[in-house]
Amino acid sequence: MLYSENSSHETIRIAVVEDDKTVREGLQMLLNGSPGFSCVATYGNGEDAVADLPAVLPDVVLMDINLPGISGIECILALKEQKVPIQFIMLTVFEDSDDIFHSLSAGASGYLLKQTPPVKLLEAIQDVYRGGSPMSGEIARKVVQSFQHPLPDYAAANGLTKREDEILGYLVKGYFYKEIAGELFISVETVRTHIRNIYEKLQVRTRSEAILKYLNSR
Amino acid sequence: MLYSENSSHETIRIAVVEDDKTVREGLQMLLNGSPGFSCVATYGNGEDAVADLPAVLPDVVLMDINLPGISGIECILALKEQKVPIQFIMLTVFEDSDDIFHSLSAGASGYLLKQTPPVKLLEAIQDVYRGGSPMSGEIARKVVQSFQHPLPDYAAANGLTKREDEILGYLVKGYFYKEIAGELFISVETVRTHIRNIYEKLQVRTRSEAILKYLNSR
DNA sequence: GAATCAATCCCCATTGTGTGGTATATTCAC
DNA sequence: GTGAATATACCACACAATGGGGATTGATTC
Repeated sequence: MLYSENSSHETIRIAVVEDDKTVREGLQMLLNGSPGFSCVATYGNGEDAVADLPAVLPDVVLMDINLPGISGIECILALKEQKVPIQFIMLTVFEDSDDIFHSLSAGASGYLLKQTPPVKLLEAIQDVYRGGSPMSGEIARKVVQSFQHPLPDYAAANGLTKREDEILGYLVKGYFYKEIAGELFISVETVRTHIRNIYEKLQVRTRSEAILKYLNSR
Repeated sequence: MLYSENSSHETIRIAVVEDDKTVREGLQMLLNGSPGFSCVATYGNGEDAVADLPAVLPDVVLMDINLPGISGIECILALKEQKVPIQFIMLTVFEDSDDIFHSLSAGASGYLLKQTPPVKLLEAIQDVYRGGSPMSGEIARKVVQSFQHPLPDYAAANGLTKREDEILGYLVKGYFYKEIAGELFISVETVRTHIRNIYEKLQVRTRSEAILKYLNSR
């Protein structure tokens, strides 16, 4: 992994999609003024970008999320749909969780706040160009946290007792009543009673619903 | 967001868990030789770390994954279990996808390769200390890609026909055979036949197994 | 000590599910 | 056109799952 060297051999071709004229032109100047970077196109809205980018085919696109008309996210979806081989870095003022995850799901490779210093921005572009995924620190933490199941204590949240929670575990794994009874050394009847109470508390009527409800909560 | 300034006011207390003595002592020297950083403990295995860290309570732990005895990941799980307020940065030679996701799920905040240059390592520690989540470029990309549902075409992957895939959809949502039949304007018997074939192809014997298999594949 | 709750067990009845076998019409490929 | 795959449909059996009722024990709370 190499840092801070792009220098001579290759110039990264970049396009900017940003509705604020000042910001857009500021980025353009920054890029064209930095060796190894070239701003090959700028767009003030998503529609123009979607129409034009497949022909321009830059290496990296700096994409604002909040655009008049279609959003930056929809913009990416439209271009990915056409399998245009472009990398996207989202540039936005807010670190809204939904925006972050929607952007990444849509296919963005990086996610930075607009307040990112110019040097870091250039580094990020190189990073993406080389196959990385630059993110502001807080953004990265949100992304990482999405892997850390908060484990909201499903049992407590639904008023399940320990035994019920235990049985729910087996239920979700697909065990037959018989098998659960065998595992816990209790009668099938007892298992049935517990499950009845579980369903009552979870407001479901079948095992399938219970499984879905359980899995969707984590 | 601030960069490259930790200087005087606060010293970050760090512990190192690493079985290779050379690497361990190298890190210790690096940390103690850098202003703003202090290596308060080192461990050659996970067991010692788990036993001792709750008392030492460093701000950040640099954790190797491959340790003799319990792994670095299990180590984190054990400490998180006790709700010890420590941030973890994984340090490893391999960028194995499973390791990455298991580490992050376990509660690691950062993930770096051992080949990361010292300066970047120190930056990463500061980043974690401030609430960020530093990752090597390739690692970040893997994490980001995990949001980009490849949608491996479940039907094709298992040799399901269009109709079977359609029915599997309802099955997984918890619809009764009756309801599926109603939705598709076919008889319940036909639904049953399809489901029999689906189970055969998916190598499952119950609806629960089918749901789990289906959900786990995306 | 009465009330409450968790955990245990039982009966009855109905519906849902899984598996066995079989069959027909259509379509698509060779 | 023969054969394979697909979608459709039926019968029958056995077991699993769900819903209604009720009951006992032990621990905890008030």
